[in-house]
Amino acid sequence: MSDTPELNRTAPAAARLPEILRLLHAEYPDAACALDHRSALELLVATILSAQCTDERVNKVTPALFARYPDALALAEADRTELEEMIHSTGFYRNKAKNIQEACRRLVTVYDGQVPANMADLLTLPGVARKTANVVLGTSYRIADGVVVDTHVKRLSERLGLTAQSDPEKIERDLMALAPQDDWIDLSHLLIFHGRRVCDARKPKCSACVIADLCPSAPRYSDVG
DNA sequence: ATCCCGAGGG
DNA sequence: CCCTCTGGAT
Repeated sequence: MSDTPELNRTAPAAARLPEILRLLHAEYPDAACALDHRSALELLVATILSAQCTDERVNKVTPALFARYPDALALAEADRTELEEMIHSTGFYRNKAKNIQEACRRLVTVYDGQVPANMADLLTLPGVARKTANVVLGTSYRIADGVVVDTHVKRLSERLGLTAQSDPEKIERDLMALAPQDDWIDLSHLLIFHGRRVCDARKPKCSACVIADLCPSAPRYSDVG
């Protein structure tokens, strides 16, 4: 598009972001939450399980989990050991089982068994911080209170020069300042899809990346040869 | 900063 | 073997 790719990749983030989003949206028109769920509660549980674990693996355990424990009360009253066994393969299973159960107990006692649709109340649930709350708010309630900053969004934001921060909450503030609120939910899904398929942690496929020209971390053609 | 934790890829 | 995967609490 431009005659001077160097200018693009060194341009301010605010100037590059709209084009980055446009290109990624064309590349991943169906980018969306990849955690299987049928309700806000199922998404909340799936998101807690997704910590340091692929969504694919979470999707392997949740069908049986949700069949066995169909609502917050069932999870609140579940046998802890049985719950741990059902989610064992997702890792961190003691912490995750405890958080899921304690969160569900609070949902039952304080929120009438419903998942609250606002950030402040979600953050009172054990095991729920801004990342998880943003996933539930954005996907289940269509509320863009912030930007989901997971391991992919963090890595890509750093590589793309969208932030100079390393703390996820500071990265989130930078992204919220860079993108219009209507793009906040989509932004995370696009970066996550791109992070999984192209810009992976180990060996990013820069030669196959549609936004390489806009990325300060991508090798230049003169370097590649 | 450290701990929790399993599974898959390189 | 080492690194990574839609983190959060201490």
